[in-house]
Amino acid sequence: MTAPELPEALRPLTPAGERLVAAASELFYDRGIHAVGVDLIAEVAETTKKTLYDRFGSKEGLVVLYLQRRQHRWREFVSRHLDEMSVDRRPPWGPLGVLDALELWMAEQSRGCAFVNAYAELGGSDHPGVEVIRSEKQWTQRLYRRLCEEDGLPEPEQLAAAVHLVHEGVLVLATAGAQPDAFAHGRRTVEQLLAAAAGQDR
Amino acid sequence: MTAPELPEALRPLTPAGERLVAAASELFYDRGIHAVGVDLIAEVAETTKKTLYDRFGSKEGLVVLYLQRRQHRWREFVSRHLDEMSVDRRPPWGPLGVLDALELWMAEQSRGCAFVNAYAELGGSDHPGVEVIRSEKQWTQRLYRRLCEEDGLPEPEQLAAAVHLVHEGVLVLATAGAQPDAFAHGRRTVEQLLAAAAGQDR
DNA sequence: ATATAACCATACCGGTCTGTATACTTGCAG
DNA sequence: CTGCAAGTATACAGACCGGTATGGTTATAT
Repeated sequence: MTAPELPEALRPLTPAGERLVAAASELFYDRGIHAVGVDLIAEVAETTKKTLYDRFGSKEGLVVLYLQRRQHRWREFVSRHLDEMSVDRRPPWGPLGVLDALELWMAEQSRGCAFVNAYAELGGSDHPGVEVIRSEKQWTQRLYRRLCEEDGLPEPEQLAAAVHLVHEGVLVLATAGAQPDAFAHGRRTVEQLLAAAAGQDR
Repeated sequence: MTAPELPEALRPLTPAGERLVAAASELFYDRGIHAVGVDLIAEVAETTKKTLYDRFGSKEGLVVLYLQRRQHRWREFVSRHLDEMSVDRRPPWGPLGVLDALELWMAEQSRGCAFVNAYAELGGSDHPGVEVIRSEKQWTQRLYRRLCEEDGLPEPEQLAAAVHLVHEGVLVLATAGAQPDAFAHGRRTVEQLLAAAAGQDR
């Protein structure tokens, strides 16, 4: 359901098109979607509104592409992080690797989860971006389930759901809650959940 | 820090003023802050923009009042719920009562956490509403800590942080993630965390 | 050679945004 | 009686919104 739509979103764009998505991505993430106008996007991208509408048809189309590309970047980031960790400094359980990746990912981004933020603005409408947001959360939860299964943990479905709840909570409290120790609390909590699950299996 | 600002926010307003905050609260929550204009607010409140600016000075002032009043409503709601539960059908631990209250609270509100949503729109600016958002998260965390202490659970600070992470995760995944079973997963997870903490103490 | 894609520059459209100005009505308290 | 707070109605200002129109330039590919 979610897979076939990403390749289309990742097709190479023209140079000006790439500058536009880059500018829009940064502006949307930092200031919000409704707060950023197409005139500003074109100006920051050093091109014109004409080119923006030639490439993307509407602001809505640009928003969808922003979300799709960000989703792809997150998937690549966490996948690469998990692969690199498989050699050295591997945490005792796979799901912890995702949480470590999340902390690294958020170190450069101070506005929290782009999908949660986008949902705050689009959730009450029928904007096509809502579907992308929903699929991002599904993907992350499936990733946790896969990692729980690979570690041979019991009830991987339930465990993945629990870990994912903590994951999202960390994002919220580290940003909107202004609690920088949310990552430490989250890791500790997930360690405890995983240890309890692994222990109960013995 | 957070306490002295609420009484000011709860001072009684003129009839037209009350209609304005009521209309603004519903519109801001359902559609987002930037997406709702002052003209619409005045129209829904069956008054005029003139009255809006006479009462609140600016849209920003109305936004702050919206957040402060919603914070107060949430505090009242959860406090009353905890009190009512103290007689019958009390869950095994206090923190679970907050989670139950959250589920009831969210049953009528489909747009998730108003403070997380507001932060998505205001977080990148110096809007005075950001302070209210931050204080709401602090209050909820302190509530969890108090309840953990009252139940005599070990390491109440750490435990409250963990439960609060799950709490916020539930809100996110039940709305942006479109996972209606997030409440069930969250309750299960919190039960597990509390049981583990209580058990380790023996 | 010529068609086409990509791009730039600029002006414009109708509508909406926050906020202000003007002028009038109502009810109440000194 | 008078002053004042509260409210209504309406018009306006200046900026910005998403989106379109016109016209010209450059590079490349057939």
